[in-house]
Amino acid sequence: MSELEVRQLRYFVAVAEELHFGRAAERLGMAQPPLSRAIRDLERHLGVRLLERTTRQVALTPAGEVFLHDARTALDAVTAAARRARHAGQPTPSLRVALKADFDAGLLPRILAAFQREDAALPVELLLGGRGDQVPALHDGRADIALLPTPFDNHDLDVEPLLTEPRLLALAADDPLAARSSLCLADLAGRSLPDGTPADRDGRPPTTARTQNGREQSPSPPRGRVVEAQPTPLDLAKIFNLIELGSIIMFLPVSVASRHRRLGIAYRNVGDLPPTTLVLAWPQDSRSPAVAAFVRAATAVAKAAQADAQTDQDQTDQEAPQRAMM
Amino acid sequence: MSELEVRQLRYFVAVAEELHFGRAAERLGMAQPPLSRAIRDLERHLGVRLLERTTRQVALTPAGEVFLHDARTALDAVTAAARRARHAGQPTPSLRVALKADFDAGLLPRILAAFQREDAALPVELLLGGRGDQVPALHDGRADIALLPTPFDNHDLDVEPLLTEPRLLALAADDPLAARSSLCLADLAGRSLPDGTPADRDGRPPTTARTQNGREQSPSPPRGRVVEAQPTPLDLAKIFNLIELGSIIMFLPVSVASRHRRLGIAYRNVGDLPPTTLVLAWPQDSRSPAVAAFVRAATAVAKAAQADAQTDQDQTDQEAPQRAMM
DNA sequence: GCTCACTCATATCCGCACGGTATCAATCCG
DNA sequence: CGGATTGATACCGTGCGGATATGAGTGAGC
Repeated sequence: MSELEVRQLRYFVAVAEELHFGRAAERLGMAQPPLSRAIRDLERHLGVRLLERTTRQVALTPAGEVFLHDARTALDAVTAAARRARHAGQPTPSLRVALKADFDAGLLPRILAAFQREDAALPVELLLGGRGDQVPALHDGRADIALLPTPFDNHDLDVEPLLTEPRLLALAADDPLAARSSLCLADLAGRSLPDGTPADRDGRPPTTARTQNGREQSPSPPRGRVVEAQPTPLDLAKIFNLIELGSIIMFLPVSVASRHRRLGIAYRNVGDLPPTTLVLAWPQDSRSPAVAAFVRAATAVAKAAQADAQTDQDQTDQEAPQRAMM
Repeated sequence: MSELEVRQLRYFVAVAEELHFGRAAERLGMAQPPLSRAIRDLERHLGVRLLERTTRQVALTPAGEVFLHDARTALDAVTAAARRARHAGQPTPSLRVALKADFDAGLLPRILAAFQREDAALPVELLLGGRGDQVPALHDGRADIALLPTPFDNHDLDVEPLLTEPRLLALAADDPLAARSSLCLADLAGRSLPDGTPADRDGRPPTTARTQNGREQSPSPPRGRVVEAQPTPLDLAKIFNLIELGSIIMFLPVSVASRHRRLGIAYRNVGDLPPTTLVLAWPQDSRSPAVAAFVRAATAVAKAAQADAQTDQDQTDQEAPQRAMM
């Protein structure tokens, strides 16, 4: 029983995703026959049939399904090993923080400042990726820690909640729904969110094949060196354009909404829309003191911010107890 | 940037563990020169120095340390993928449950029975491994779910507590400590546990290189097909012999202790010894309905058992409120 | 129903990368 | 200073991965 090789995993994943030997071979930059042979050898090696194939159709067997899943995580693990080693070998290692621009509840500057006061502080590198890219970035070693809102797929991650805040519905000001006095999720059936999921099914998008898109610029960085990660296919500016046009709607944490007030867009309360929690997430096996220091700094800042918000809220309540939301 | 290969990871891990190219090459079943070259190529590929070597000494760089860790988990991930695929391809797949013999708080028969009544039930295969082998078995795909007592290293695992029970100190009946009216952890300084750790530092043993020992038989299986996993270097029988001889002491959950009352061994309460919790653990990314069914069955059984124990305890308290422990 | 197009499998060849042997170079020890 | 130990270098052969050419089975169209 020699040993499985990474190349075989890559080949299998390609075929399993394409369900077509020719296209998979093309994607892998090789010819089709050696790919067929490689898959055959892999199956022989495992003693298990992974793909059911006729000359016209390729399908995954049950064993193939589980192997696809495990092969993906194994591939992630080896690329993560490579990336983290490369990063750790840098003369001045940095802490790479993945987040989606603006989705920091305004805490980021304070967190970064508090972190820099920690003993284990390092230069911070911000990876501004699209929503849903933070978790893969942690898994494949591009990032050391991530700041992101629930819900998300937290497999294999340690998590520390920072603060919970309600979300608002962002929609075109002239949308009929904007005139309603109260809304609930059921009213949004048929509307679509920026990622294409229907609005009445608020969760993470189905995990399809990971796409890799082109480059794109991103709004102003709060601080630190900024690197474009897997760039957002739709950045917030474009999303707001689409919202204004009425073609999509979106749920936004109040902290994000309050930064993007503009004509043509209305924010509305949705009764049964669950709140979101901004959390820190990092690989469970992280032994990095810098990550620990960042978590310490961030939780301290969040705690303070939450206390401030509470007193603010109290004051607001006193001044205008029943003021309607926007 | 071609791609890291499993072979390179195996090589590096061997060298990093041996800190000696010759021995590592021997362990890998190859000559030393190609190993040296492979490591050099790996470092060149990563652009990072992993090992600091003179002609007389080999040491890990900081980057090497992190890469060693990640390489191990990556290797685990690929062997897990292979094993799980092989297992999923079996004509009659089974649910492989890892546990240490006797450390089931007596729940196992009932859990297995309840599980068999579940819709998603499968034949159960018990892997009776040594303490500390359950977690690796989950990670490398030998087991689908594990039953084990806290504390343990729960990296990358989902966990469901079943029941918490106090632990007793097992020691030789003629041990001076056995005559003491009360004990605390500090009294045990200098004593050693079966795994070699000092008794006053109750945690998991340091993760050294994984050893693979010889075969060995194991006590009567409760049910289902039984397979010897990584066999216990010291099974409970031998451990009790050593305890009787006074050379070691051990902490045992009351459920285990009550099954192994024998002359020559005394059980004593230790005031500040934290209790242990029997938990189920399984890979976080498991999508197996059988695992879910097992968790359901086990939690139900544990809940019932805890309720029973509570009423028993109440009765016992009524009958003999101040009865001394053993 | 025959044919064509499509797609996966087989056959054969080739180049290279991995591993082996021989040897060198550097460091530690007596 | 010499022998022993240990990692690095040089060189060579072979096995494996990849390419090209071709076969075979299947669904679609006329």
